[in-house]
Amino acid sequence: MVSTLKEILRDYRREQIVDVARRLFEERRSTDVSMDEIATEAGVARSTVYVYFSNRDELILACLQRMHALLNEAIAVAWSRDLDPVGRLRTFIRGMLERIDENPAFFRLAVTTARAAHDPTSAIGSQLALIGLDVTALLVDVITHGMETGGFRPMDPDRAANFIGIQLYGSMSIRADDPAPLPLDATADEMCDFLVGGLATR
Amino acid sequence: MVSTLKEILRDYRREQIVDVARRLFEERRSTDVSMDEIATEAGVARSTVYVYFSNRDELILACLQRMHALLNEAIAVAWSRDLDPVGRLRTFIRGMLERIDENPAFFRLAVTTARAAHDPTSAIGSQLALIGLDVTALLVDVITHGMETGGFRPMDPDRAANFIGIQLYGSMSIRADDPAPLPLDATADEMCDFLVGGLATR
DNA sequence: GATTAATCGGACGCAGTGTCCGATACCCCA
DNA sequence: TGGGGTATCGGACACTGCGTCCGATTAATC
Repeated sequence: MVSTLKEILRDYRREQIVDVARRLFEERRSTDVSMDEIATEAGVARSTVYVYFSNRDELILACLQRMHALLNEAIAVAWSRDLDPVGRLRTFIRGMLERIDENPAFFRLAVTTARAAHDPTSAIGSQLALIGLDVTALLVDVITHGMETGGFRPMDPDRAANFIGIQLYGSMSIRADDPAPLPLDATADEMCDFLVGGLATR
Repeated sequence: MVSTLKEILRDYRREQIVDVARRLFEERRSTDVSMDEIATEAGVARSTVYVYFSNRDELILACLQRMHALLNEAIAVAWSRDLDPVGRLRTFIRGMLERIDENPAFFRLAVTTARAAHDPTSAIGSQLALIGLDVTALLVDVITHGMETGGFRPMDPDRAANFIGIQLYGSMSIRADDPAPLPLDATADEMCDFLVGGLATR
């Protein structure tokens, strides 16, 4: 299986470059990490990078896919331990925020790139849409569960998930740009509080 | 007052270019509107643009300031006609979304640029912060009023305003990228509903 | 030791930004 | 009517980054 061995080698190389790229994106506050720098930092020639990634977008896509995998992992770990719907929601929110705190600059890059290359045929756009779908699906699960157990009022779970997803998106966008964000737990608690309790007198 | 006349002329020219830039940013889905294009479309030489704006960021800043003015205007018009706190909140949210619908591409540009030039000394960052402050101040007013009249439960108005601001930010970001957004009123109603009512059983 | 594949490194074209400067057209005033 | 000041033009320039290409070099394999 020569071809398989070659593929493994190829994947390994790709991973190597993606790791460096992720690190650089993390260190640097702005998107101006050039392909030159990534190559140099990875210890390869710039032209070699283009052997493994046809262009900058594809490299960013690979970084995104890696983040997606890590995100799923992190959330799966903390999933369904707490059976209280509000607790589940809080755990979920906290998990998302935590991931941002781990690598805010990369998240900024993802959002920026997504915005720049919004083309629906763009692979980056699709990848981000996939992540969004994952998040929404999990939220729908939490909400449906909450409605069944009576903690949440009757509503369209999809719309509610959309609403929460937007709050998460906004919060993450802002947090990723915040040099000194509020503590993780306090933020998650507060958000959960407002989401569940609403503004109105109870 | 020769100098004043000169300044008026200068302002007029600047406005002329800003108008063209705003229009181009509106028409084009991505940020790739070059200084060349803006100049050509405005019927001036590229070098002339640089007479009135020292660089691209300053031009974008001028566009932002114009948007800020329009935003204030639009919101002031619809302000305090409706005395019901929930109605005020809804009016406010609707006003913000409406402005996005009028010029989604420009909002995308603003966010993208803000992200790229996040430098705190950056004039663009400061301008966006100013807009954010305006929004927050108005929200604090709505919330405080709601708490006084008993419609809203007791809470920290600043934190609540922050929460709503994040929801708005997320919603506007996504809406600005959405080629076929949901109707304005339905979106505003739904957001208001979730914000006020919360998820929990009442 | 020869073949093959991966890598290097540098040159190239392209596009965009921002700078600079000489040429030109225009307006106002003498 | 002519001259001086000013705005504008337009194009050349340097610089940066992306993506392509290709010959040279290294290294692994048979």
